[in-house]
Amino acid sequence: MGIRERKAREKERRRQQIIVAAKRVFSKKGFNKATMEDIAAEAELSPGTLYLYFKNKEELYASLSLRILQYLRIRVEHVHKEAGPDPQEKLEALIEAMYDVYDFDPLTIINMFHLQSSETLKNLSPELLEQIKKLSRQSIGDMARIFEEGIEKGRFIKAHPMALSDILWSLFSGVILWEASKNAINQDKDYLKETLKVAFDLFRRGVGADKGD
Amino acid sequence: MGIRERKAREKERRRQQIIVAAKRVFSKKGFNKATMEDIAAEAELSPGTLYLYFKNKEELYASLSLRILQYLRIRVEHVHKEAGPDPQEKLEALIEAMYDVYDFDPLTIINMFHLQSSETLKNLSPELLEQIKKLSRQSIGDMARIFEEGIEKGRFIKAHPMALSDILWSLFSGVILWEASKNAINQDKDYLKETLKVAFDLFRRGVGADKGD
Amino acid sequence: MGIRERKAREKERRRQQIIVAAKRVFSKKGFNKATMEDIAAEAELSPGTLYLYFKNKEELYASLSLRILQYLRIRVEHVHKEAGPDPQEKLEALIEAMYDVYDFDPLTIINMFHLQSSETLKNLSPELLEQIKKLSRQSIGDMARIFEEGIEKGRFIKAHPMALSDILWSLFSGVILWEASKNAINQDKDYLKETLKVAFDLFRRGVGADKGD
Amino acid sequence: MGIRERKAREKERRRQQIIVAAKRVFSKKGFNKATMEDIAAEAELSPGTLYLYFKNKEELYASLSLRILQYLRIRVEHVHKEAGPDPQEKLEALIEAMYDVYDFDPLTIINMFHLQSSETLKNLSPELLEQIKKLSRQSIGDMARIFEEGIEKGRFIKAHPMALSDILWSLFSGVILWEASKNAINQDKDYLKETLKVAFDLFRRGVGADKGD
DNA sequence: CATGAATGAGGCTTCATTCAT
DNA sequence: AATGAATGAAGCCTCATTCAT
Repeated sequence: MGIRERKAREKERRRQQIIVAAKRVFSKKGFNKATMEDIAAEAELSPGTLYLYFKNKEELYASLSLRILQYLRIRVEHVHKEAGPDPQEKLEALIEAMYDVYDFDPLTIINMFHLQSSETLKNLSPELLEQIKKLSRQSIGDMARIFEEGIEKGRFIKAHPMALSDILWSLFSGVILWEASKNAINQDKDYLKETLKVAFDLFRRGVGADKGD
Repeated sequence: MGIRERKAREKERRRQQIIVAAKRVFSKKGFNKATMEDIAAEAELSPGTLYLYFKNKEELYASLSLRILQYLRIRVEHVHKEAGPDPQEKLEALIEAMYDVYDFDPLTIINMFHLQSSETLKNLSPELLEQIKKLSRQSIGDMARIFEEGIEKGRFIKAHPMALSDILWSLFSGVILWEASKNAINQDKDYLKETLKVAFDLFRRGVGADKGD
Repeated sequence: MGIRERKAREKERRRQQIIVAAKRVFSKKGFNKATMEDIAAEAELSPGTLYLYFKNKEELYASLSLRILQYLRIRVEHVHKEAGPDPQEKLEALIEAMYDVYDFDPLTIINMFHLQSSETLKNLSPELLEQIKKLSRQSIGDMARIFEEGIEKGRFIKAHPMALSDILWSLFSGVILWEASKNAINQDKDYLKETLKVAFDLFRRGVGADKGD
Repeated sequence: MGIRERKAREKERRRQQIIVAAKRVFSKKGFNKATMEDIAAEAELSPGTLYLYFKNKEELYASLSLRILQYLRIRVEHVHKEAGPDPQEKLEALIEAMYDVYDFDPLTIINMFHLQSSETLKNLSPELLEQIKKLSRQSIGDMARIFEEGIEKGRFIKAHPMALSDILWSLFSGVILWEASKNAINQDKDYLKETLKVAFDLFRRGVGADKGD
């Protein structure tokens, strides 16, 4: 009775094998210049095999983001539901979660933001697109509720909670993309972590209601 | 004796004609799905003609950003040099400039951020890349100097000025891309302007040194 | 355990199939007017398939010559090493070899001479060019050594052996091209074989040391 | 009454200017890689102008050969008609003419042989093709008549006179093409003149009737 | 399931040629 | 006569995808 499970596990392993390869290749060459053959070679599989696991190139590309969105979703939900009652603390936990999301898979997260800002999004299968939208909505939604609480408690400035979560997310993705872009051109030192820290500091200060108010 | 000038003007007009068409097509279809033939048709020219004005598809794409970067550069320089001595006022002027940059050409600015976060950047001709880098560097550099002054005068938090300008830029581009991405999927109301406003408010608050300090 | 061999054999068969088709098309239309699609159609394959076997059009063109150069190389080497000690006999064998080389593949040999006298040569991949150069050098070198022996034995005129082999080869290719060119314009009788015979007779007489000397 | 002549002379000058440019460009790049724009640039004219003087690219290419064929034709005719009665002397004069033809315009002569051995020949306008054929026929014909005389006088071997002139011509073109091809690949010393000398020596010996006969 | 050879649509680009000025 | 910008046909080649083994 373990045989079916083993099959399933092996199938999942193969999927991961492809995902890992795709991640590397897409990160190095970008969506267009990366070929399915490149990815197959990196995964030590034949091109045909990729199509047993992914409907086409775009879905494979999008699939990379899925795991990270799931991870994000779990972390954010956890912060929302389980962290203490203090909004500031929750914001800290949220920021902590974002660092972890980045460290979880730096290559993929850049891929994901590229996807976000790309025509590819428009060409996904409805199912996959729905999954992505759902996960995004949930994460952003939970983030918004955290801000909502903070606003109600007078700890955060009075702004639309959804706007705040969009802004936190935009800041996060904006900094990552901009630093990645700078690194792509110059091979300077990578200032990402430093810049992110300042960015989050700034966000914290910016979102916090003035003490005297 | 005006004949040479007229020729030059016509040549420039033709270039603009192509740029306008390219802008539309790239915005609608994205870099990959847009074909040179699409663009030629939109410009009511033959495909071959495009190559009299642009070396290839990627350079045409990148050229779109150039005008906007120049506009940005001028505006930022102006703020840096000519605005009054008050750092906060300069920041206001800077934010004002960014709104104007966006309004100057919304389609193109999204293109530009896509380009920024794209493999295409690596395939440009050295000259064009150099132009883009130079304009970016100048704008970001001037922004950094504005922050520097503010920090010296104790009006802004003590952070690396370059980091602050990177963050302002990242916030700007991050919000625009994220909202564009949301609009691409849902055809909801466009919250860009509102969100940008909150984002800049937040930035202002975040970057300002506390009154009590 | 025969499966890999069969694959290899089939792959080689496919290559030959393409070569045969290319030979026909190039001979009929010449390098420029022949299109890869023509060749694919002649080979009853799709255009893309050609590129699985040949890097590009020029390499396919050049590949045609390779087999014939190999054949030439083997024949000349054989004459050089194995034919009797008599220089005159060796020259006969050499001339015999040249006739055979021509008969081995008349279409291709004309292709080969066109290639030789063409800009195409400069655009080949270094590896292929090296192969061609090597085979040519070996054949011409062996021919030169045959002449060298004859000169040492006082049977051939005192001339630079390399010059003699260049001349024999030039005479051979010159006559073939010239006759082919005449045939291309007029559709007269084909005098190639007769002319070649006279040419070789003349060469034999010309290269032979005078009896009385 | 000189104005029309001056016009005509200027027109002819312009033609020559183009021919000179075309010669250089074709020699450097070969027929296919050379573009009309290259040639126009080399001639310091605009592309459109070329078409005022030559119907198309192929005719321009072929025109290069025309002048040299005319020169050849004149020289050969002169040898045929005016040189002394001695066949050997006439052969000398013929060989001398060939050297001169080569020196007259080395670049063009290689062009001409490329043309001879090329698909281009098949695509010329009937008129131009007819001119080329006529000039070739006349030259080769006159050469054949020289050999004929020599044979009748018992000074040359008994062979078909036309074959002999074809062979002399083939030898000449074969050596030139082969040496050019060698030079194109290696940048060795150019052995053309030395090899040609040996080739003609050999021809002389080969064609001469044995003294003892 | 895996393979990988084959497909073939379609894109980018070139360039000979034309024509309004 | 000269220009040179514009044309547009057509070629080479790539590569996502399929399918017989």
